[in-house]
Amino acid sequence: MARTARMSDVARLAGVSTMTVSRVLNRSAGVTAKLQQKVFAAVEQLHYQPNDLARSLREQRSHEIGIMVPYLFDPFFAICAHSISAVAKQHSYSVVLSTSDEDPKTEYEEVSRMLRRNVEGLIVIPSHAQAGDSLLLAPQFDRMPIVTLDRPVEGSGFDCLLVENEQGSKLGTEHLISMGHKRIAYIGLSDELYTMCMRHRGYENAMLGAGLRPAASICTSALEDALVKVRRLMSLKQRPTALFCANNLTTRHVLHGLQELGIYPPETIALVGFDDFETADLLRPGITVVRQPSELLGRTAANMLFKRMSESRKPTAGKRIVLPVELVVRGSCGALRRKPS
Amino acid sequence: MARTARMSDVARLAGVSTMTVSRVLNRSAGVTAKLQQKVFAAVEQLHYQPNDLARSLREQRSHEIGIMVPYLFDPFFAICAHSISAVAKQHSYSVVLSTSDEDPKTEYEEVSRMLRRNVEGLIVIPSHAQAGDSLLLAPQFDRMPIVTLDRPVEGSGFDCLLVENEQGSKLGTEHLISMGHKRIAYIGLSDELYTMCMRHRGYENAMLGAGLRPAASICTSALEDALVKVRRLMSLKQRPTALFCANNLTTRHVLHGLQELGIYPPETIALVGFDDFETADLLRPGITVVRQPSELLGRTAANMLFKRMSESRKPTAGKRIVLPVELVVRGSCGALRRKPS
DNA sequence: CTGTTAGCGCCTTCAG
DNA sequence: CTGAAGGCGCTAACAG
Repeated sequence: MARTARMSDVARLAGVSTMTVSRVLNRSAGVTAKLQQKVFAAVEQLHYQPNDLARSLREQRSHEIGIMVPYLFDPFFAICAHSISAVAKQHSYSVVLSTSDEDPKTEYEEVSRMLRRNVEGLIVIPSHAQAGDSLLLAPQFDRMPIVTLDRPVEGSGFDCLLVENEQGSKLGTEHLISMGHKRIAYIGLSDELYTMCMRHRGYENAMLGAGLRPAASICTSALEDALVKVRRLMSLKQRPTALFCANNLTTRHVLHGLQELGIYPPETIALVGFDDFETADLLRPGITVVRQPSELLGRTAANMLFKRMSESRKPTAGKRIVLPVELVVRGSCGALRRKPS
Repeated sequence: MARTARMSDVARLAGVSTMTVSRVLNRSAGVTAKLQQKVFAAVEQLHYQPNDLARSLREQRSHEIGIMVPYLFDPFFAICAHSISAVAKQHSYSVVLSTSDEDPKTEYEEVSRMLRRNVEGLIVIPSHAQAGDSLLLAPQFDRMPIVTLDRPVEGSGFDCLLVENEQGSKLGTEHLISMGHKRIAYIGLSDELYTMCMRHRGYENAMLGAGLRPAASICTSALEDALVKVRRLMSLKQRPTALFCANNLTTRHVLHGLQELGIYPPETIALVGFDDFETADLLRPGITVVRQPSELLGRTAANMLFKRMSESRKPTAGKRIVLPVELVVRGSCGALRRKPS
C-alpha cells in the first residue's frame, strides 16, 4: 500500500495481462464477461485510477486546452473563462488556466508552459502588444490551434473573436448626441489596448460625423487617476454635458469620481458606458451601457477552438468573427427622464 | 518538419547524446561550454521545447495543482481563483481549473479527472453535501494534499480554510439591533450550504441573545424567487424594519426586489449584507456589508497547499484555519443618516 | 479472444 | 565529463 496502484497491479491481481485490463477500461470490444468481471473487481479492490499522463504520452493527445486571461477578477474575463470551461467539460477536456496580468512576458512564459504540457489548443485574451510585436508570433506557436478572444494578435494566423467595438462605441456616443449633447467627453484606458483604440475611434467618428469636437481623457487603471481626470473635467469652464466611458472599470471609477463631487448622472452630466456589469441596473439611476455578450463570447471561442482542433491541420489564414453589441438604455443617459405614465 | 522536435533530434543535430542535451537543459553541472553551445544552437534551430508530459511521467511530478470552484462568474470565487493562480505562478506550477456548478457529481468527476492527471495538490470549494456524504470522501482522495476553501468537507482529513461566518453574521445583525431595530428578517439561500447554515445561525443567536424573534426567508438562487419573498415580506402587517442578506447574490436580488417597490434602504427598511461586492459603495446609499477577505483567502489556501505538498506526507488530521471578517458601515443600515458636519 | 513486444519522450543509474 | 541502458505507465500493432 506504499503507492498508488498501476495497471500491472490490477493485471496481476486479476490474473490477466495489462492489455486485457487496458481493453476492459477502454471498453474495447472483445473481452469475455468473466474476465471483465475479474478486472473490475481488481480495479475496485485496488482503487485503481488510470494514469492519464502516461496515456497522454502514449496517445499523443493530452485532452487539455489552455486558457490565458489578463485577470480573473474582471467580471468580463471571468465570465468568458467560465463559459469556455463549460464547453471544455462537455468535450471531456481539462482546462489549464493562467493569468497574464496584462504583461506580455508573463503571457509568453505561461503560454509556453502550456505548450510544453502539450495542450491541444489555446484560447488567449492577448495582452497589450504593438502591432507585429506580440511574443505569440514566435514560431513554436505556429502549429498550435489558437483562438484569440476580445483582441487580435496582428500579423498572426490565429482565429479571432471580437465584438463590434468601434460600432458599439459609435452607437453609444450617437445616442448621447441624439439627446442634444454637444460636449461629450470620452474616458478610457490607454489606446495601446486594441479594444480601447477601437472604442476611442468609434467615439471620434460619431463626434466628427455630427460636427462636434472630440475630447478624450486617457486614464491608467488606477482609481486615483480617474478621480483626478474627472475632477479636472468637471471644473472646466466649458465642462462636458455628457461622458462616454470605454469599459466597465472606467465606468465604475468615473462614477466614484462623480460621487465624490455629489454628481449622479444624468443630473448635471449624462453618462454611457461600454460593457455591462452586475449592478448597473441597481444604481440610481441605472447606467446606460453598450453590452457585450460575454457568455456567448466564451462559448463561441471554445467552439471555434474545438472545431479547429478537429480539423486536418490546414491553418491557412485565421478566421475573424465579430459579435454584435447592444445598447441597453437605463437612466444615466437621461433618456428616461420623462417617464411615460 | 512534419512534427515537433524531440530531444533526440536536438542530440543528433548537436552531435551528442540525449543525456547531454538533458543535462544542458536542466542546468546540471558538468558539461563543457563547447557542447553547451552546440546544444543551445540545435535547440534554437529546431525550436525545441521539452515535453513536460514525458518529464512528469518520468519524474513522477506533474508540477500542476487543481482548482475546483462552483462558478467563475461569482466574483467571490473568481477572486479566490485569481489569487490561487498567482501563487501557483510564483511556484512555477500550472493550474488546472474546473467548475462544479454546485453539483456534487460533476465535482467528483472533475476532481477525479484531475487526480488521474496526477495533479500534486488540490484546492476545492466543495459543493453542497450532507455531513459525511461528500463524494470527496472516496478513498482515492486520501493520499492527495487537499485544501478546502470557504466550506469544509465534514469527516475528511483535508486542510480547511474558512471565514468567521457565524461571528460575522452575528456582528452584522447586532449592528442592526444596536440601531434600535426589533423586527429584522434574514434572507439567504438553502441552509444545506455550509456558509448559509453558519450565517443563519449567527443571525439567530444575535436575535435570541437580544430577546428578539428570528424570521428567516430561504430563497433559491433564482432572482424571481427572491423577488417573491421580498414582496411578501414587505406586505406583512408587521413588516420587518431591517433585513440581513446572507451573501452577495442574495443582497443584489433583494435590492432588485426593493427597487421594484420603490424602496431604497435605509428608507423604509435598513439592510446589511454578508460579502462585499464591487459597486456596494456606488449604490445610493452604499450597502453596509460584512466583508470577507477574498483575495487573502485564495492566497492563504494556496500557501497552505504548497506547504502541505512540501511535507513528508503525514496527513494526520487536517488543519482548520478561520479568517476574520469585518463590518463595513455604509449607508444602507441607517447608521450614517445623521452626518456629523 | 488474449498476450507479447515495442515505444511515446524524458531522466536516473551506472559505465566508461 | 559523457554515453548506454532501462523504465516511468500506458496502448498500438502484431502474434498466437
